[in-house]
Amino acid sequence: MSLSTQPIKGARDFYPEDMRLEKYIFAKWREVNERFGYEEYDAPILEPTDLYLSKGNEEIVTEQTYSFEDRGGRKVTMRTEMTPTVSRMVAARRQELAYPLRWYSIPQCWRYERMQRGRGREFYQLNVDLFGIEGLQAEYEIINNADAVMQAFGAERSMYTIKLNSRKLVDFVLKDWLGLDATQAATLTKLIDRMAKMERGEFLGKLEALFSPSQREAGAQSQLQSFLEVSKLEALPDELKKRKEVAELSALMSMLAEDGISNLVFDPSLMRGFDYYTDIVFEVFDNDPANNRSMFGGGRYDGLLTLFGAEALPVVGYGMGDITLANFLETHGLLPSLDSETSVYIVTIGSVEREAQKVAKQLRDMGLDVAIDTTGRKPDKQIKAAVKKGIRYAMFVGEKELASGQFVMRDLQTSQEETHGLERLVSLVKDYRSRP
RNA sequence: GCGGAUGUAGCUCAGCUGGUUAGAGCGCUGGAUUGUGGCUCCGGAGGCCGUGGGUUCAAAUCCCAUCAUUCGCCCCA
Repeated sequence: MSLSTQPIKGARDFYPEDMRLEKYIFAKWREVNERFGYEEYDAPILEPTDLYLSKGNEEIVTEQTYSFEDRGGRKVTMRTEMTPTVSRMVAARRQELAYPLRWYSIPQCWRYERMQRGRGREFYQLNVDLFGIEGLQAEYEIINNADAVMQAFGAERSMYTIKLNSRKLVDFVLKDWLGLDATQAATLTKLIDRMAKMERGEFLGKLEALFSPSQREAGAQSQLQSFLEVSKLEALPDELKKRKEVAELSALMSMLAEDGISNLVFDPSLMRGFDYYTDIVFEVFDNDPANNRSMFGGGRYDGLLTLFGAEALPVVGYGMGDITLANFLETHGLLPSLDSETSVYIVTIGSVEREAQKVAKQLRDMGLDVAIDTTGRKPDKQIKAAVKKGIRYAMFVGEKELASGQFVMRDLQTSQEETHGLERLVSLVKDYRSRP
């Protein structure tokens, strides 16, 4: 019985050509965040299991995480998201950090999920957080950042929609406006979250069952529907329109619109699960019918630091997964074709290995990434290997070239050949490399 | 956890209702061509037909089980 060559279920191997895409994605993430003045951090992939147990979500931890006991008897869990970790880190140094904090990270996260399209058990997630700003400027900046990331990958605004909602507004609607108790509100939140996925009749039936007779009599159901059906803030019922949350959403939307972010909509059914979000939430949707779903999102979660005995700190953040992003790029034809990290492949002709190594060294000293073929195969085999590796240039080194100091360099994508001295060739390759 | 689909060469798959030594395309490899890839031609390697059991004179093919892959449901921090 031989060993399986498969990676463990739900996890990916990154062969060099896969890794090139991954590096491309990470590079864009870093580039945009650093342009916004964000600093990168990281932390251990293992956290104490307690960190995820805080909010009574024991089922999630026992059934949907990689958790185990280490040799010292400590219960540990592989991180499933970065938010608890970054909250822990900020809480630990809360007194000495220079606020506001603009932090980002690209952690690998693990969730023990059932497999389906776009969802594995391991993924990388860009995590962006802005700590210490109470007002809308934080939401403005974070959504701008998320939009800029999409733009950096070449996405057009017609390809995705940014949906906005306010948890505070929803809370008010459910508890005060409709008069639901906490249990009803929680159930209804989940129901609304799944609304888009079910038949309208089914949704209405479940809605009906949820209300008490007196609430039904008071017209709670039609009230709720009049809220959920709204797609513009101006269309909200008058009692809601005068709420502060609505004014904030409206102000935020016009600030973002001024920056050209035209693909914003208010969506009262947007819930983002039932987690730590406390105020404005947003979610980015793929507009392509073939892939029409939520890609990523975020929002304000002001309360998390209190878990560590620290005072609450205002935070707005978002997380974006590499797999969903890659799906988006693929759906919209935005995947770049990426060359190898190696620029030049030296094809040796005849027994010139020693001399060719010296040429390679010179090229490397001049700053090129160079691989050399010393297999002694015929040139056509060597060229094929270079093409297969995705290397852009093949440089021929044989007796003739060594004697003259003039080397033939072939562009393997265009089949153009040029013959020059080493320095000239180096600048040719560098010119190509520095193109955007 | 529930339901569907699929497991045959490195990859994509064919192999009808059981019948000799299991096939194709692509890829790999050698040559035509010991100094130049993609085109062409010729050769070669590579398979416990996912695994275990059953039915049968005979199983890649039929039955059962099991494992794996995959899609959907539930869930999704």
